[in-house]
Amino acid sequence: MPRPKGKSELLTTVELEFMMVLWSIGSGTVREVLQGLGGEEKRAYTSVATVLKVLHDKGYLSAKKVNRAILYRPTLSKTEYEGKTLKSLSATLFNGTPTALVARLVDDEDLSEETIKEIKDIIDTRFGR
Amino acid sequence: MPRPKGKSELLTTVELEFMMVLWSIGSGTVREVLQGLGGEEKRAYTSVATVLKVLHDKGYLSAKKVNRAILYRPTLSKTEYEGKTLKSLSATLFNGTPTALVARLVDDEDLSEETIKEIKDIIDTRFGR
DNA sequence: ATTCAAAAATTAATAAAATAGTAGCTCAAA
DNA sequence: TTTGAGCTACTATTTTATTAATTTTTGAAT
Repeated sequence: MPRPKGKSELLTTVELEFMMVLWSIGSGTVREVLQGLGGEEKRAYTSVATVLKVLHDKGYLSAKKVNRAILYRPTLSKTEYEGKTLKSLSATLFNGTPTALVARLVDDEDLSEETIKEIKDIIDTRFGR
Repeated sequence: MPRPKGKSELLTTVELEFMMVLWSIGSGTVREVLQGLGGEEKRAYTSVATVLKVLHDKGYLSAKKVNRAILYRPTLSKTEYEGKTLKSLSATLFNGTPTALVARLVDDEDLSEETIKEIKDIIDTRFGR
């Protein structure tokens, strides 16, 4: 398929999975990321190496040689990526209006009283009342 | 076109694009959806037919024969899909906590005063104050 | 009944995402 | 200085997504 170039360039499922590990450990080599993936999926070492290389090519990771290995480090924080994702989602599904997104969120999840209060507090704290 | 395997997660980019049309027009045949896509992409008739068939196989569309054509209709409302998407996003990126999602949203988008008020109102309306 | 156009069904081609095998480099230890 | 463990680079394969051509079916008009 023609790759969606010029678009927001979000991560694929597997890329995101790997980035989660790196966001968690700060930086890591292929082996360390492989370790961090938690025995479930049992990928081959080279599979991990390939994806990390792709992420580096895409600019999501910086690469620094440490001894023989390459140490990868995110160039984008998880927080920044979260924002990027939300903006993209807002644009595609919610007509670019965060309001609609919030409305949907509080409707669908069955939120506890605590959660509701937390959300209220966030809004109030950010923008005063 | 390889049919998707059992686990029907979220919609792909193109599938979503097509569903948007159907959510907009309520229901439609292949030709009507093709029309609704707005001259931009200029897909072939059969491309549209294939994707709609896939969406039907995935259960996102019901199909009813009308004259010679098949009339497709969403089995899931856009609203419901929005909720599904948010839940998925919340799970993968925000550790399942809507709070974190809202926090990120109000931080990243630069919201107008109006928008902020709207969001506040939504929270207050839904859960009293 | 025959023809024909419009539609569905089938099949195929192309592309991207995901996984991993193979080759070859490099450095430390024997 | 040879060896081999550990690594990257390169290549290959498989699966999924996207697009579309080809074939078959259908039903209405002639």
